[in-house]
Amino acid sequence: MADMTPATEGFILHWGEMGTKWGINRTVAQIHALLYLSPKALNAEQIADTLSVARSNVSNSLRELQGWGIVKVVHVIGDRRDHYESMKDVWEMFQIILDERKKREIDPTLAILRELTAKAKKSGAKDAHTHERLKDMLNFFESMSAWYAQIRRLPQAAFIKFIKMGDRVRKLLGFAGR
Amino acid sequence: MADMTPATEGFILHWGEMGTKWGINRTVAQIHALLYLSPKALNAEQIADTLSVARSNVSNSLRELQGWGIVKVVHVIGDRRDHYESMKDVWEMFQIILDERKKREIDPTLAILRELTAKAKKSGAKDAHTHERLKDMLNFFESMSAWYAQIRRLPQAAFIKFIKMGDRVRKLLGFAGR
DNA sequence: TCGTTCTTTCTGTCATAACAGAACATTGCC
DNA sequence: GGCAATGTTCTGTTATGACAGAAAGAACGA
Repeated sequence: MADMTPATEGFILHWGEMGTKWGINRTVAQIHALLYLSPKALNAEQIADTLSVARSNVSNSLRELQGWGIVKVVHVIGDRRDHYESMKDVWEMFQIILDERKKREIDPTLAILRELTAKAKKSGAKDAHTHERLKDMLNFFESMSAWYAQIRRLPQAAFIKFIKMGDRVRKLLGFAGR
Repeated sequence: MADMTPATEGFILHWGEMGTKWGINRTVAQIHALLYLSPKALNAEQIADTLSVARSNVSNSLRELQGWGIVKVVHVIGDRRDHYESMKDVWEMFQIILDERKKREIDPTLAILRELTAKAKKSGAKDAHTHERLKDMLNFFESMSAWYAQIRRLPQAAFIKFIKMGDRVRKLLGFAGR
């Protein structure tokens, strides 16, 4: 890794590790980290050089990041090459990641849980316990999903304010839950 | 996979896939799914037979699940063998999983972000932009972490009620955020 | 249109982690 | 203590996905 301050390098390495623990390719996460920290858009070659990975690896990883919607191509006048930059707003970025993971993983899970719960119900006594368990699981996912849809619709400022309210959240909920 | 209804088998397979997407070993997730659905505690051999995996694989996976705190050993009278059962309360289960992932992954990230943010600040102008970005990221993680600590302290019933409030959440927040 | 630059896709290699089977260790009974 | 049953650890194999490098494909300028 050439040309990086210790802070930059440290973040890129840790972000890469974090990625692997959450099912995201290390290089993908590292590129994202690099672009997030970079004050200006970078081209693929710069990325490959900085992280010491193959050009092809960068190409595929960038496609992945674009698929997530957190990195986009920009153009620099007088330069044919594609340049890439990451979204900088952290709150928006994580909202997008959550949206995407919900769409890719939670929604299909919901669909399958509905299907299997119905199936277990139909098959009667021998699946009675299974049905019960699946129903609980389905109920959980549906509740969480609906809740997320609610807070997701809040304007970002309101959401941030809500998160940052701190202790008042509990009082509020103590009141509202009654 | 012997001796399973389609609903059971479907859930186990899907849960295994879900696991891999979230950085959890497929077999570990499958065993968890099996135990979650099972009306009674199972011994290691039953698990190995049902899922067609090696006994050693089951042993290691069970250790992992016990490490997460969502599976525990129980004993059946007149039977020397260890039997295993999963926690059945879905809400509690996910709370535990979130706690654990926070402890293992988010807290270390926070520590590193603090360290790197400080380092970037000290190194002055050449890291000014990096410092800015790291500070944003740190701020996000700290806010989320504090928020989680708040809702985490709620009694479970209140939490569930809150999640299930549905549309009222937004009105509440509209009011509270002002 | 040809050559240059840049990007993507394809193919084979490599690293990692999952896994099976065997060896080993422990437990409890006779 | 010895033996059967159970559980864990170790070792080598296998499967998977990450990756490099080469080849192919576009885009563009001359």
